[in-house]
Amino acid sequence: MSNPQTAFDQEFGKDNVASAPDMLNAKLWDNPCPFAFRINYLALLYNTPLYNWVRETYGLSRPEYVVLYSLSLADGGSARDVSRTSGFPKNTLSRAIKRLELMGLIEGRAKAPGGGRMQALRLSDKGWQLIHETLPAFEAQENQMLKVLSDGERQMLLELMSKVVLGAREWADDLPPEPIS
Amino acid sequence: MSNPQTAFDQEFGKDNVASAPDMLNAKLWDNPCPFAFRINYLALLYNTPLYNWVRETYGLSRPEYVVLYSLSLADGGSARDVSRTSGFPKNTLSRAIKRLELMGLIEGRAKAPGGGRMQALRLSDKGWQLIHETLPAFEAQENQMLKVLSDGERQMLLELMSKVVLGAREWADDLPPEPIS
DNA sequence: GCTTTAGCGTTCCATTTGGAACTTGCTTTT
DNA sequence: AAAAGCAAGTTCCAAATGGAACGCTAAAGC
Repeated sequence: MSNPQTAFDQEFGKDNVASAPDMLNAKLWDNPCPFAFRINYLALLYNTPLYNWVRETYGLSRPEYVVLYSLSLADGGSARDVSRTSGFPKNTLSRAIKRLELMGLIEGRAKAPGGGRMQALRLSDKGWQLIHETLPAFEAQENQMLKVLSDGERQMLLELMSKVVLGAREWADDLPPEPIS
Repeated sequence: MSNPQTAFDQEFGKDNVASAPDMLNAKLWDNPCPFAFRINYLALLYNTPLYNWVRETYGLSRPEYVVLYSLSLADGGSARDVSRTSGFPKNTLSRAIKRLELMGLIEGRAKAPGGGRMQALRLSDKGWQLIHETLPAFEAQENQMLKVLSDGERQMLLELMSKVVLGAREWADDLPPEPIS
């Protein structure tokens, strides 16, 4: 997390140095897809430091940690569930789960009651401990990110984004966006 | 996310057929980082179909298309600019730019007026044409995504997210490689 | 009961990725 | 003006990634 970053004092006060902010401003204010950009940019700003920290501190890759996090919210979930809610392909998750099992962070697998070949995954005590150790950093990052908003604004923002997510059922599943003319 | 540390028995023998929606619901409504999840989930839903389509149709990878898109908004920008505003590491972009140049989608590089070794990148006519061909799909996807919101809600959402992005200077200390300034 | 179907998880393997080290050229310092 | 410093871009290479094909279990169809 801590990283002695090079001084950026030099960047300002110079003639035409500010070329990066120019592109940033263009993407913010002159973008035909302003919402998509904000989404992606914030995801970047949020994820990068956290997952770097997790990797450095615990030696866990992002898909690996995502599995743990997912199970902490829905214990007994399957690899497919994690895939559907996180976007990682199932073979990547298969590898991640194998390694987590090897590390003793999730328990031996049990057949899920549901159907097919589905496996119910569960965090081990060690897994829970790791989650409890790491979650505060994620919460802190989220709070930091929303700090500029008032309580009312935060609630409004969350409400609107929930609406968009729920509305996604309409268009999410099958969307090869071909009809463009 | 708190308790069910050793709840083995409780969940078994139940019929949790709809296990994927369960995890989705947990991530939506029982998540200590609800905003972060929505951001990531929407980014996923937005990006995946679009970049798959671009790859299949034009044979361009995501970083490659991102370079084109970035230049369409800030022509004459440098690889570093794209890196800072998109999160891709500079070597990945170096490769992407090399290939785009080879494909004739961006023009030969010119020294940027500013400083250092910076190179000003520009779209070629062919590059512009590709952008004009593809942009509508991106806009359509964004509109589709925001369709559930009223005009007022859309504006409010954008305003709030802008606020969060602008506030990011405070906490986005060390991003990919460098500060955003 | 037997066969087919569905879909979850795994393996294979070519491709992509990104951290680290390096090169290069401008800028600052002495 | 030579030396040092800094930052953009490139190269190298080990590791991660994900599409494709497969195996396997359980339910559905006959």
